[in-house]
Amino acid sequence: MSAASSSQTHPFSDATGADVRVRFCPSPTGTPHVGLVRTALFNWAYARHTGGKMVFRIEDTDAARDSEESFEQIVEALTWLGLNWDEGVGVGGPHAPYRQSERYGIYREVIAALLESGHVYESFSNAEEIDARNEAAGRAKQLGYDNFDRDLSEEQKAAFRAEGRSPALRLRVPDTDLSFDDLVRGEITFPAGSFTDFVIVRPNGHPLYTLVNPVDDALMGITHVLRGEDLLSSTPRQIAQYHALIDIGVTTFVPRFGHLPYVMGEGNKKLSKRDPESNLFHHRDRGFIPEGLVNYLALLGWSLAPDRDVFSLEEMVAAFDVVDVLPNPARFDLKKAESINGDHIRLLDVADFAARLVPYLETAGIVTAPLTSAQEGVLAAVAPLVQTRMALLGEAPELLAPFFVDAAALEYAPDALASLPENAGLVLAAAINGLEEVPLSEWDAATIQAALVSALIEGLALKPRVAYGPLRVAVSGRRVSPPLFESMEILGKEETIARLDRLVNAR
RNA sequence: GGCCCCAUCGUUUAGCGGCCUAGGACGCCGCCCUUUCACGGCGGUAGCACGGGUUCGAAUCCCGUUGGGGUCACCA
Repeated sequence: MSAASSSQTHPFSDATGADVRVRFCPSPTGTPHVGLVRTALFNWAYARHTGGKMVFRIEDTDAARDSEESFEQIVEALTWLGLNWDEGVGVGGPHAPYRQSERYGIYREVIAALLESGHVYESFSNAEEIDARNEAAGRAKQLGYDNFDRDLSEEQKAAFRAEGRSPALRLRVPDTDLSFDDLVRGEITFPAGSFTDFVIVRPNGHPLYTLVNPVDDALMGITHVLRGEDLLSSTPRQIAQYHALIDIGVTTFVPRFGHLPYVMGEGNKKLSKRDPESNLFHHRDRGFIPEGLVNYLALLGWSLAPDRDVFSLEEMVAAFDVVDVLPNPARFDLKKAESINGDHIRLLDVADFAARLVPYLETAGIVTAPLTSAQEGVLAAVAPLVQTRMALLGEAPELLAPFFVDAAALEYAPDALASLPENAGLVLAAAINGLEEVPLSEWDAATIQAALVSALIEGLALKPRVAYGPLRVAVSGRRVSPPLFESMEILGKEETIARLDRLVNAR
């Protein structure tokens, strides 16, 4: 077969700069996984860095597993993180349609040409027969298909058909070593015989991933395939497929490949879809902001500079190159992710920060759907006090709840109550007396502090930590809260004293 | 089992032959700031898997060992 022997001569893409074309082509099964999103991010960053194009394609050729809901979630995830695309689903482009379920007509033509040119042949072997042959020959079952049907005669095929069997279609792979220069790993060679002829079309005519993925990459002019390491071992077969496609004129080059490292979970296993930490939306629900999460995801196999972990998407784009991606697996470290998220939260403009808190407060039932103007006011006042106290926006309800209820409805945390000393009643009473004397017109943090210092620290000769502890519990119901005097200022004189009163009476 | 990939502090990452008695970050532990908790600041803890080479010189290059991971579907 001339097709097989000519396989070493086809060129790999040498596209650079604006000629770069990358793609993100998820299969819409399940909820978006952080590893999947990291792959999208690296593709996106490479396209933006080079000035090339990002293509977004949907590989929905498995009707049994694909869902529209999953597709919508993927789009939502990319949109939330700010990863846009130049061609593809939703935006269209010269290679539309971009959903493979709408491209079966195209595949049919390619399949016909592949069959016609002899790159593909009919295979009647089923799994049981392949196993049986391997066993009979003393070969390990894992060796898989033995290229048995390569040279079936017309009579043999007719005999199979007479039995009522339909053939799958297999690609004839070259009997030579196959090498490629991986963008993140360097030269990789698969010895001849380590990959066998593989099925590209089912007996019922349905094309499989092994065909449609390279066909669409070829048709869409993809120059750089950046994907997960789990696809590394299928690369030689994919390259073989490319050689066939070049031979029948579908394209003229083989793309460059770059295999991104795994994202690991706890232990030494791949972060599984079952693991909640793998779910992108789980992190959003907990209060990751896109800036923080995308920053952390970028660190999974890549780094901006020796001494900087916190950066923006723009900075990443300016610096990103796939060849700098590390080949070794990265672990998804929640602690570090949260720390980086906290850094980004602190970087937010206060008003922006306050606005982002709202959905979390609403979900927790702390504020009403459209904020009342009173709630707006309280939120604006409290936001600056809590911005340095959070790594996750999901911490907001706990921290802010005390500001959105009145004295009677305030709930005390058990550990806060337990922390109250014997003389708490005395301290609270003295505080009330001191605060009563602060005129309403001078009710601000500084004046409140002065009054309390006078009443407690000087008046009762108490240490600050024992003096203010009970007040904190009375005002917030917690042992930990935003700064005490500022909290009192925001609550107002009447409410503050009502809270102190309530705790005195509660004892 | 065949084939492929990977190997620097607990984790992640800098390092691409001499600048390394190995740097940053997260975590952890102290101290400072401070009304609590944070934030911030300062300091500390801890690592080149092992064995051979190559070289004047190796974390950096080569080989092997060990360990880990992946893949061997008519899924993607």
